[in-house]
Amino acid sequence: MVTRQRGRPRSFDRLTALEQATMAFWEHGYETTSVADLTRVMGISAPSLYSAFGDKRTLFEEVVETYAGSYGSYGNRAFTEEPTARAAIGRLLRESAELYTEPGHPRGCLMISAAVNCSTPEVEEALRARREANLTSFEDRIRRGIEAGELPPGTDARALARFSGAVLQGMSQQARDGATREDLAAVAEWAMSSWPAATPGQDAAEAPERAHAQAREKAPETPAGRGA
Amino acid sequence: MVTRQRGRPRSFDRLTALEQATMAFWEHGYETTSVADLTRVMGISAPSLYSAFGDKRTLFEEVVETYAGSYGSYGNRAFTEEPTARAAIGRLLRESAELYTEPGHPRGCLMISAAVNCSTPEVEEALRARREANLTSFEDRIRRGIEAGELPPGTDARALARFSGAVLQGMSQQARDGATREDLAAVAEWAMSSWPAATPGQDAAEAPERAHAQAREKAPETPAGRGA
DNA sequence: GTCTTTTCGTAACGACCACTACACAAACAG
DNA sequence: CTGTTTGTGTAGTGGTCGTTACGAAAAGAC
Repeated sequence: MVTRQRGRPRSFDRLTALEQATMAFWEHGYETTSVADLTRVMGISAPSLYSAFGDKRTLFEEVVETYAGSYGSYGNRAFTEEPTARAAIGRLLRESAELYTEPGHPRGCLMISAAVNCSTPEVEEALRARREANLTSFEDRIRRGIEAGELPPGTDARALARFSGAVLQGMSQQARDGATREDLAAVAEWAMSSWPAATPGQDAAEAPERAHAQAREKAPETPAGRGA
Repeated sequence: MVTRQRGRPRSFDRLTALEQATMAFWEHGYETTSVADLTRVMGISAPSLYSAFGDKRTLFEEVVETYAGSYGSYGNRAFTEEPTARAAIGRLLRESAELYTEPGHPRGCLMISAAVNCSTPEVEEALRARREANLTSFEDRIRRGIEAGELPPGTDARALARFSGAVLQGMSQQARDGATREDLAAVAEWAMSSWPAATPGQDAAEAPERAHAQAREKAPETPAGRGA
């Protein structure tokens, strides 16, 4: 049943406009993207923007939410689909190297770079909280890996999670600084090479040897389609 | 011979004001720190600021320059004083963990975080160029280390430099996100643990084993006779 | 058709931005 | 003292910020 609206219909596609706002925020950050910039790239006037999305901050929050569910969803996918902590974080880093340099959208990660310098503390804190949550999920995954015997019992889950998060954030800024996809892939491999050796029998496909020279081909891990 | 100036003497100390401006830019970034913020923390009026430092952008450039020569000088010190590439970058990362969390000034690194979101491309590019130069000096140091036999011949200097730079930048943002000194020290150790094993005879004290659990004490590296 | 509802574009709002004109104050030169 | 030079505080400049009042336009309801 198609229930049409009562008044004048909207002259633009809301999701398309949201995607265009995402690109602008992704490229220039929250503070640096003005409402005038937004109305230009979205192709609509300021009153239309405010009536469809609330104010600038609310629009940004919606952008972050949809970003997390589309561009940022590969992380959760890696965590649910990969059998081990090492495979999950390894895949996350390798796929980040691709996403961060993928043509068709700005470089790096919106949640990492869009509110670094921000005079609205709530916005800065919101992204910080998301990063913190990601770090906690890293740590939980690693801890479960230790309990499952994938990783040595003495492994410091908090430190390894923090290390992985730092590498991820470093990769994002490196991408924005001009690093190539191969550069980032090599960074990911180097980071993974410092993980404790896998317990024999677990995690067999993942490198027991180190890969110091070049970025390897994508490891033949579980077949996982990687979308948007 | 004290040559006094001709006109009315300045009522504030220029270096002190510069340091206060440094703190403001360090904490909030270039764009987010307004001239009104600056005049407030520097304790002077806008015309005094403009007459003493030029415009906001020129002041920021002077801030970055003096920052690089004071807070940022430990990097060059590590590179000139340490005998090996591994020791130099290891010391850089370990000292960064301290500086980034040191009380008395903002967290993280000004050159990494102060112009991430910036609507003045020249400012953003200026810091990017400094980061790029640091990366190049990493790479040169590592390449010389390979030539000197400290590191395996097949080592990818560019990739290892990029990895080190990414970890450094990740540590800076982690510091701003609330990581403790111990957290960052562990990140540094983890990063160093992925370096290729030292060639026997060179760099003997540096971990041939890995240090997965906790941040180690600063390693007592060999004073091996190898001039920087 | 008229009424109601919703969106549209124009054109503004006050607040803040980086920056400066101007007159006064404080030093030295003579 | 007078004249010159330089810094200071007040009070502004034009411009952009995020946001909105307002009336015309476009749809369904009747």
